[in-house]
Amino acid sequence: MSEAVQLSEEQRRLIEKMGVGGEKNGMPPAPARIMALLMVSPETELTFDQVRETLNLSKSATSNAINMLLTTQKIDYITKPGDRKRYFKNKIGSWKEDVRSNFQNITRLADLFEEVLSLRPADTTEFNNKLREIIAFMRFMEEKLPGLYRQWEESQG
Amino acid sequence: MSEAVQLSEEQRRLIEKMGVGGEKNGMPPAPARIMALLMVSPETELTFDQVRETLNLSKSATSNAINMLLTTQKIDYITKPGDRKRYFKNKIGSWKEDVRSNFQNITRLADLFEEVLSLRPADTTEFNNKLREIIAFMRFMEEKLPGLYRQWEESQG
DNA sequence: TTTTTAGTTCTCTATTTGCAGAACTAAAAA
DNA sequence: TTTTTAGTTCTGCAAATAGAGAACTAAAAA
Repeated sequence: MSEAVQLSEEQRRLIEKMGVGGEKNGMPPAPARIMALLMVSPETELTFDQVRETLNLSKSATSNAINMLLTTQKIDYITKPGDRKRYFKNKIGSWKEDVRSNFQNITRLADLFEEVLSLRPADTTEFNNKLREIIAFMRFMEEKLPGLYRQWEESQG
Repeated sequence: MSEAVQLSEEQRRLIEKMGVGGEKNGMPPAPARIMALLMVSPETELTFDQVRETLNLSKSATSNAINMLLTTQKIDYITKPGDRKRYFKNKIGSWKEDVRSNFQNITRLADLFEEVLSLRPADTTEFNNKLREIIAFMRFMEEKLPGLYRQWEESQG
């Protein structure tokens, strides 16, 4: 019998939409849809077969996708006493981490740009100055963000 | 005769490194390397053939990559009187835009999450509350960033 | 002990991507 | 007018991606 989760048309559309969003962030289709399913599904903890049948994936696709989401810490699972199945769930908390680590990318980019600057001839003044300005802007953002985070944590008291 | 730009080993390595960085942000290899070349090259304005020969690309790859960078506003070109060639240059200013539009992604994600929340049953309280908290965090960042930008512009006089 | 469960791993295929090379084009130069 | 320049577009291939389906496995249940 079918293990598939019952979903409305609207819920299915939203899963697709989030799936596409995930793909745009470099996630392969199947993992992206599983992530989305684990957000949208009324039941928040789903078994392998529930995931598989709801999304019409093959066992291999399901297995590979779930394992990739587990190793990249995007999902997690729980077990229930006397039940061999794993119940997979979205690590929603990881989204806040994602936002922060997304901000962290600025640092990496600024570092790269400084490397570029160090290898540039001094005589392309205009270009170099624009480059310096952008680096300064990135460093500024980098410096101010921790303060914002703190402000948020405090407002949550 | 060769039009290739002379580059040190170090400069070539940096171009590859930036190229890989670009690929990780969803840019195809050739455009990513052209972007990088136009940052690292001592000459900041390069012709079609200089790009082509420096990066060992085919004409078609060069043409397609350049046009995609032009339409996505990542590069720009100038011309010189009595010279039919176009001289392509990195729109370095666009990097600041990139940083900002990167922040803008939060908004899109928050919107999506609100859509999710609206379709969720009320009884998964813990999940819904975590979701609400993340949305609130994103909205908070969204709200505070413009102030930071203003602060930066002001500090630049 | 055999069977079922909850997956994993292997093989194969369809699709997509990224590029090369060649043919082509429109404007300028000779 | 013919040739050159500065590309563009078309054809085709090679590699990478993504997933189906079947064979396999280890632990638990019967």
